[in-house]
Amino acid sequence: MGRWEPDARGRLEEAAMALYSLRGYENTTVAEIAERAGLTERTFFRHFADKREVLFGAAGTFRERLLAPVVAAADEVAPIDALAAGLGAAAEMLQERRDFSRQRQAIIASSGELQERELAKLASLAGALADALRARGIQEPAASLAGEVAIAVFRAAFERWIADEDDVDFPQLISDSLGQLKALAGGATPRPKTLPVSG
Amino acid sequence: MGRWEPDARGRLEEAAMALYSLRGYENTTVAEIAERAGLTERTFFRHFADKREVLFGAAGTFRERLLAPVVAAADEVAPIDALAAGLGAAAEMLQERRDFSRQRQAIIASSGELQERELAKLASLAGALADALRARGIQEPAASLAGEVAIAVFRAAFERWIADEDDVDFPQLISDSLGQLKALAGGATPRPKTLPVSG
DNA sequence: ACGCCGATGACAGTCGCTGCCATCAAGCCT
DNA sequence: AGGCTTGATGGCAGCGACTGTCATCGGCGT
Repeated sequence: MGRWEPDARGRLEEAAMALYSLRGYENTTVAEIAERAGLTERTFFRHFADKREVLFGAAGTFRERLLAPVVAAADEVAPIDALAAGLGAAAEMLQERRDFSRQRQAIIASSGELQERELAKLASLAGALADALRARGIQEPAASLAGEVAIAVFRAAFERWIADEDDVDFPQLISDSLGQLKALAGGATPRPKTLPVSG
Repeated sequence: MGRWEPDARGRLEEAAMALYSLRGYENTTVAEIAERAGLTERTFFRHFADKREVLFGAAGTFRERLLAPVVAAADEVAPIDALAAGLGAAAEMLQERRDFSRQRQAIIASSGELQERELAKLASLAGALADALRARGIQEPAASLAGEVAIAVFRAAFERWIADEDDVDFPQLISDSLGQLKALAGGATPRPKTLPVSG
């Protein structure tokens, strides 16, 4: 595998997390990350497309956990319940690494570039959820809308989970957010094409 | 104002749109944009924070149009109807510049960097909507969730509007998307804490 | 022992982006 | 008219992210 020590990729991820936390993302150069990992800058870019991507190594596993329940759900299960199952599974996965998730989120929150990348990753997940729903017979644009709404539900629950002092149950927060979604969408009046909004 | 010709900012925006369309975003350098606008690279970065931002000059106006109806809505109006009014106003604004919107969206769709920036802009709008809802008494995390759901509704309608051959009514598409949202969230069963997803 | 191959190092180069200072144009004051 | 101030611009040097290219090293099979 590697020329000397094994798991070059993992060492780069660890070095990046440590340096981003210590000096901040923008004050850390790729060369410094590589040096800390015992590698060169050029090798960093062979393992990660750019300076941001090193924080998203677990995105693949997360995606699988999120999608599996949606794909596996029986046909009779309502779309929102299939999505809820996926969100719950994803939440359980993160709950096993709460400290890691918090540190990672603190880093991302400190940099606009990283927030943009995270939004892109979440949008990609929304698209994958939409694909899974289409496979279940849901048409566009309902499938895409549902995928994005599911991600919005996840984000709302995730923020509470990260912010909460106590070790609250993440899947339960997902369930709460879903309840709020239903309150929002369900308690409304039929919509005229143009609403009287002022005067 | 300017040293020679007026509206340096506008000239840079036009030059960027033209070059991004002609050779693609990644094959266009900032120096080329500046040269086409009769300016220098250094001046480009005085008007725009980075190479992406030059495509988002109208974001401020769009934000105002989106937010105004939400802020101005009477207290009795349900949150989702206030959001619907804002989305409708924003849609009307874009409908007046359909060709421009299409060209701009084609550019954004061609570059991952630009898609990330657009997602960040949309997320910022979702946050602003959440702020407006909080001013109306909606608590967190319902306000943030509602803001993001509203943006998801907008995106679903926007994609249809851009893709459609005919000149369909954008505000009507917004209304359709809202209907799909209600179908998604309203037609669900109560949620058990753990769902049977497999086996 | 030899050769193959994937991973790494080394180097040069482009481009996005910033700091610093000089320069120019226009308005204002005397 | 002449000089001063102010805001926008040009020019230049430099850093850091990222890429292409080639040499090199280590492990592996034969």
